[in-house]
Amino acid sequence: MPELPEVEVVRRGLATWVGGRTIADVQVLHPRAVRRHVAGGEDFAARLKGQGIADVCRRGKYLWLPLTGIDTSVLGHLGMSGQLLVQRYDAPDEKHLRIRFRFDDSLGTELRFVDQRTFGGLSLHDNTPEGLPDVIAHIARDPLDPLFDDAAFHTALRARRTTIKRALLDQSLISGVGNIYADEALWRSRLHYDRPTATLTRPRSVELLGHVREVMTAALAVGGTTFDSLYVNVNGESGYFDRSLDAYGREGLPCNRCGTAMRRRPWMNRSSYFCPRCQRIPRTTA
DNA sequence: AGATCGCCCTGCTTGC
DNA sequence: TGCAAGCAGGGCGATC
Repeated sequence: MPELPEVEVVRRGLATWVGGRTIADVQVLHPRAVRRHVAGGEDFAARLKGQGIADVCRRGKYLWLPLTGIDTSVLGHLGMSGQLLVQRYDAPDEKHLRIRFRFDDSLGTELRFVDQRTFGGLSLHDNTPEGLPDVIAHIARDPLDPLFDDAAFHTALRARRTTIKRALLDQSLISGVGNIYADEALWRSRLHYDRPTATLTRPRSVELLGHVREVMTAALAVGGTTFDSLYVNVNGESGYFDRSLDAYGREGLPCNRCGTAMRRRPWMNRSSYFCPRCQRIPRTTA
């Protein structure tokens, strides 16, 4: 379940291993992996042939590869189970290999998009004047972006009639936060997931943003979070931040702060993990 | 127009 | 043992 830190690990790997290379050939092995490319897999492959990869960029959980010479990017999202792997040509195909890129050089490696559940995918889009693929213009800056506006985020939170975890997962407000890091940041902030955003004071918003940044930075430093082998970096290696989680997946285990048994609650067809003592829902709402 | 909900998808785990 | 249900859940389009 890649969130911002995991996607950033992938971005760095791609920058090292495919940045600057020229695409020789693309094979689309599953149509759903390019469903966001409306013109289809054949068009996707044909348009990429001969194009150079100028850079590897990220906003939130989205990755994109600006191409050299044209104002177009390859956009990627890993979804729930997507991987972008750099493998040797002769490595056997993965069971869920969806797209293969071969390059016009003699490095002997290719780029593979592997995705079991096919929630992720790749597509080609024109860039906005800001250099962003046009279809993700609505995605907010992420909390590790130097241009993220903390004051504007607080103002937007106060204006919304919603609850804090919904807001954290709203990619048009703040991007890159998924279920795991939302629960971790809320635990660190001693905030209940159903707290109305309108009740947050500016210091509380600032503190929450600080905890979002801290937990993501800590995860990034150890290569991200992994529970199974679904998320890996471009070399197929897993991160190990799961050893450091305080909330996510800890139902019934003692809170790392007060010792109370952690709880799990069904929430929006997902789960929320929290400490019933440290993270109490406010008695009064706005 | 902001907020909410259902759907997409596969494999592992759980329960009868 | 075998099968079905549950669970993992990001993003987007439809709906109110």
